[in-house]
Amino acid sequence: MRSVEDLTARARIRDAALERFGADGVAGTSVRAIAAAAGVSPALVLHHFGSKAGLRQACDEHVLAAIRSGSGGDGVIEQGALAEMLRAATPARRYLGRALLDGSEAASALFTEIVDSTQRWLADGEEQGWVTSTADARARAVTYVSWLLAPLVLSDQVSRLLGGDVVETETSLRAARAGLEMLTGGLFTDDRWLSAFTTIAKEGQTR
Amino acid sequence: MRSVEDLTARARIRDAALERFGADGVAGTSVRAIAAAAGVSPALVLHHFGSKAGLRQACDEHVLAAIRSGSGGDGVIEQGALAEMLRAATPARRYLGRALLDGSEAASALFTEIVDSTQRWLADGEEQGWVTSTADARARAVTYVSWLLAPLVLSDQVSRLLGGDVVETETSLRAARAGLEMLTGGLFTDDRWLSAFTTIAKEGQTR
DNA sequence: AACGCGGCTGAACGATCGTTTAGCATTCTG
DNA sequence: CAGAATGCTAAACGATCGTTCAGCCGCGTT
Repeated sequence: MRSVEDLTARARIRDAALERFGADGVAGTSVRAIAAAAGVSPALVLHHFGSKAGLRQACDEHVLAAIRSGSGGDGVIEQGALAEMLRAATPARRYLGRALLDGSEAASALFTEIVDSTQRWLADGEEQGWVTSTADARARAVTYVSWLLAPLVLSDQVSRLLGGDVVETETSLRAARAGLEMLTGGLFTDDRWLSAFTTIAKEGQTR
Repeated sequence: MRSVEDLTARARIRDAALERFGADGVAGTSVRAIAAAAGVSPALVLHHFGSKAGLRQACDEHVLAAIRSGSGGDGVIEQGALAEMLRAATPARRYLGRALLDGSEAASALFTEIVDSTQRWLADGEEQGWVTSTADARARAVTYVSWLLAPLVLSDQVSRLLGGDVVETETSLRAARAGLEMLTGGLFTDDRWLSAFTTIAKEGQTR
């Protein structure tokens, strides 16, 4: 009785909220604007979700469920998530980006989940030899996930410089390919920057 | 008469606005809250900056000027910007992240500027042999800058998983080092993911 | 001493915010 | 067919928003 009729006004309100929240932020979006976008009265929004915070929470859970459904149940969210996120609807992208920046509870849980899954995935690769070794596996996993999510959070900037008007998958594919190239072959041919960084870091440590 | 006395109430208001805007977003921050944080009356805020939008613009210009001053005038903002941003004050980080996500005019100009500078920098490296070659230089520059900015925008999430409570430079250094390792030696030892991606991209093209 | 002027404030304006309440239709239940 | 329940709305509530306005205070000038 709940998931079957998902084309109702309640779902329309949620979708409209997702788009408006993503575009203008939660604080910058009024309940009246969401109601107008969904074609209902402002009172109905509160009737279905209790409050604006309740609506926001419903959006969180909806986006998370959509992303999690991309992975096969328990384990590797990684590979499926990559493709799923790149393919995800634009409103959900911006909403997710804003949620990650705001540090909402649900978004933080998702971030942790992705990092943990990625760290296991990289550890497996390290054992099997198709991933280089590192001294700080946690930092690598966190940084890798940050990089994975970066074009998603900064999608407006990326698509503006890369695709012109199009916010379509083709632009995302260009960025993803460029990223994979850097991860596969490396970007720098020698360790001049890495050693330079090590020097700077040591200086900062003594200071 | 303007830059000398930069410890005045006007500067305090701007700094308070930077912090509040970064923490709660522009729409989520009231002029009264900024005034209270700066220890002045709400009317003074409008007296100095004309309107809330004027205050926001002043924050944009201030952050941009602070970042641009990190580079040596014209050319390579890149190398200086990396160190400068990692060392930048936390309030400015979050403000910049939000501005990039909101796609504000000033932040978009900065992003373009960094990408252009980075692309030239990578092209030089490619000529001199310390950067690998690529078929899509623009996409690589955009992706590289996105990666550079990612821990900055997602600093809350990164520091939460990496440093615990500390949002200090040490955490940023761990992430930066992990990133440099991946860029120097590569992450994957073979091209299994790159070739897999190429296959997927072709499938998507025909579909 | 009188004056002008910029930094600054308290009080108030209209608008808009999230939320509540009362009530209208429609449908299901007995 | 009476009646409870559901989906939904119009109208209004108090609070808070950005902004305006009249005027106070301190200081340099004439």
